[in-house]
Amino acid sequence: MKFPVLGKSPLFAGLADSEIESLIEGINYRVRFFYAGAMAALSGDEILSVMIVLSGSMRGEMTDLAGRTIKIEDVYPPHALAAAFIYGSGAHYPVNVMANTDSELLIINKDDYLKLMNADSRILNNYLTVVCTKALFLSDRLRFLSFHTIKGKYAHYLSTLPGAAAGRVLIDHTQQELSEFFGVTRPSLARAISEMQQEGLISVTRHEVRLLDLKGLSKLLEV
Amino acid sequence: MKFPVLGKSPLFAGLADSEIESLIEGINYRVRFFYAGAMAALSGDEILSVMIVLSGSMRGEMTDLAGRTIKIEDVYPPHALAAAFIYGSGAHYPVNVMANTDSELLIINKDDYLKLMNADSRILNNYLTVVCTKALFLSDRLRFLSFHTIKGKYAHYLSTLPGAAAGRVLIDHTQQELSEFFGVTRPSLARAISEMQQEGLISVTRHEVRLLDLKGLSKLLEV
DNA sequence: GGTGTTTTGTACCATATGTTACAATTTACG
DNA sequence: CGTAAATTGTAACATATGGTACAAAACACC
Repeated sequence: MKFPVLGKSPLFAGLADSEIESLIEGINYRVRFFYAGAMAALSGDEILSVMIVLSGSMRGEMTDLAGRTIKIEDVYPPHALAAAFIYGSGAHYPVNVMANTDSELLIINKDDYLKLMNADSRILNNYLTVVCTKALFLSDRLRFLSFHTIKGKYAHYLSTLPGAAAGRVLIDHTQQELSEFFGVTRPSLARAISEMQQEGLISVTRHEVRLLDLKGLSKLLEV
Repeated sequence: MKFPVLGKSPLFAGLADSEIESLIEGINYRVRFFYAGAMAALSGDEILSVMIVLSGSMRGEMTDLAGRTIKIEDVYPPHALAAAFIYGSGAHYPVNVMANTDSELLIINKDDYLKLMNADSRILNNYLTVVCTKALFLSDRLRFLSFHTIKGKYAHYLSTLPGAAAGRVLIDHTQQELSEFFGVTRPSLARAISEMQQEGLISVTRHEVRLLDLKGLSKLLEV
């Protein structure tokens, strides 16, 4: 097996190493090496290929108006860069892609990857799963941020947990983790929770939250 | 042609009506009629099929803790319901789906739609385009909302317009439209713009904004 | 059980934004 | 040009959240 890491890639899930190898060998591909700091793609470049990180790690970063860079995310093996965007209409890289450390990328032309999907329905299924799951994740996150207030976010969060309908949910995250997930500061979240208790909406014990006033909680979800 | 509206669907772009018809006739499908107010799917239901709105219109709505409903979006012909989520891992409807008016849905089983994609690469391409474009849109929106301050959002918005690098961009949206896009109130946006002028960051004329201090603007994009 | 560490509660003040209202300006259209 | 409508600028105040700091409580580990 030339690229053992691919066996763990969600894009090749369910395929034996030998199958992956023969599929890959049937199409055009190339492996490129990037020294730490080298750019693999520039923001705005057209996306022409699937790029899978084989070793090292890549970083997506934006350049702002003054030319400074802001890191967006890291991509580690065996994941692909911008996988969910590749076939978008006029797909362009939304960020600069740069090697964190010395890294290798497996590069497959978009059209060749399409051939792979046509050749093996598992590859097609895998890719569809990856991109749809990403869309679901983004959509969830977006709906979440659409609640303006911390109380609204917390109420919505509680409502997504199992047991919410029964009025009793278990939380196994710290306030610190939740506040980061909500994009707010930890003391502000603590204050919001505290006020919601005083208002009789919930009662919080160690790891359990009881939803006392479902009607009142649902008011927080408006707008 | 049994379903003329499909010719306009992004899922069948590039195919002649006759081709669409013969493809559809080659698989299992059904058309279901929904009276106004009827539910086509419940939030949490597993997504088993592609559902394309042929006539009428459907509404996605959430149910909150107190059982009240919040409208999320409308879907009109010839668009599909939750198209970008269908093949997600453990895909479930994120919302209740209900008919606004008397409506017809073309329902194609997920697996049959997969067969279509395998049978015709244009169908595959179309679907990939739809779902990737959706992911791109969601990702953009999310990045946008990640700027906490109005000034940050406005600076980022300006930076995405053509001409930003040259320091001069044209705006053809009203403050009202922008404020809705940003998720803030109109007076707050006006105040932010006004302050940014006083701070010497930008100068605004009728439809033109000049970026005077790129370094200062980029500071607003931090965090 | 004791002790150091993590987590949570709370307070104070600064700041950003919302809310409401109205005036000023620009645009659309007769 | 003139008038109504739309858009923008601005103000005063209320509120939500951030930032910082520290104490109380819970937890982990010996």
